[in-house]
Amino acid sequence: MAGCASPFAAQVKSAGFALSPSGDEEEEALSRLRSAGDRMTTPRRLLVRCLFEASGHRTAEELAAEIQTYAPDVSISTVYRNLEELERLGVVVHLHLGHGPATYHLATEAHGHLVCRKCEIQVEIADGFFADLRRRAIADFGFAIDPRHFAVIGLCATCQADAEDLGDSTAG
Amino acid sequence: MAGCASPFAAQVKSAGFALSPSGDEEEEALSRLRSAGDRMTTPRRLLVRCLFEASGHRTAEELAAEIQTYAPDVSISTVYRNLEELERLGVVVHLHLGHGPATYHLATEAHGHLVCRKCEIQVEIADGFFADLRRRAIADFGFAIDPRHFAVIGLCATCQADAEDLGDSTAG
DNA sequence: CTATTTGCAAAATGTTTGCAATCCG
DNA sequence: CGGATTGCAAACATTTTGCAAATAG
Repeated sequence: MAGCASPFAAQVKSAGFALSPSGDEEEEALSRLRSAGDRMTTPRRLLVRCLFEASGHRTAEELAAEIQTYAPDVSISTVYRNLEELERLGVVVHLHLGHGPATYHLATEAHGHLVCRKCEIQVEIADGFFADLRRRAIADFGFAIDPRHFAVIGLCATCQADAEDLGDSTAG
Repeated sequence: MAGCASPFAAQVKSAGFALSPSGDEEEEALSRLRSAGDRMTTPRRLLVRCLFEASGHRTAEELAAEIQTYAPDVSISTVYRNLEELERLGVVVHLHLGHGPATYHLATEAHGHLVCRKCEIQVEIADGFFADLRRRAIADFGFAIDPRHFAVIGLCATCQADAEDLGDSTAG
């Protein structure tokens, strides 16, 4: 639930809210907000900072918790609203890893996932895994798939073995 | 929202609740319930009947509405509880077609789906579409995928064309 | 008879919205 | 200053749960 906390906590505390962006990509994200006519607010800046500070997928709630380390009053609805805006601008995307809440990450980090329906372990997979599916979807239906938006559910090797131990009549 | 309504409404009205099962598969589903020690109640019978009467995916709410045509007091929580039990017994499976509610259908009718993220049109796809993905998931990770549990999101041909008309910078 | 199942209402979960107060530019 | 943005609380949508009353076997 923490994650990007310590590294830039110090910066915030020592310099008010002069959060120094760490890279070009982060600067570009801020530019995109400005170009879209969006104002540069504290919750907005902190959210962008959190997204770039630690990569990986985090839920809106997790992001809110990180942000609240620095600005305790930032509400989850503001986080949702800003994630929506960043998604509209192409900076972030959201991903459904299973039955729980959506997770958010930088659009540049998008990739596919396998998730075990039993133990919920996640495996990141390369886009090449979907090459055949993509080709067929276009060829047969003109469909341009985005196989990274929903994870592909399944059973990992360990849980398959467990299921066999019990007899697999309930394997569905 | 209706669907399996008229055909067996007549049967129900003319013969109390002597809903005559229409096929072997339906009989087998009822047997499975009995074998599992489950009691044969009216909501249970009606749900099974509805599931077999019309194929296709329906949400719990839609199924409840159909059932309530005959037994108005059946509550949605009973429908959820019985769907859960039928899923445990391998009779039905649930499927997520996008951001809305889950849909339920007979396990024997499971297949993959493409869903357009914009117009939400759905395309049913053959299991062969996933052959390559399945093979790679097993080979590289020992993962047995179930690509029919979550639809694959994308953009249909029409919506791709629309996006190009507008310039596709917001295509994410 | 009694354990299972039900209906209802309430809780839980995840996300969105209405609105007055606040803040950016 | 004036409109964009926020925080809060309440609404929303879907699914789950607690519990007393009903019912199958």
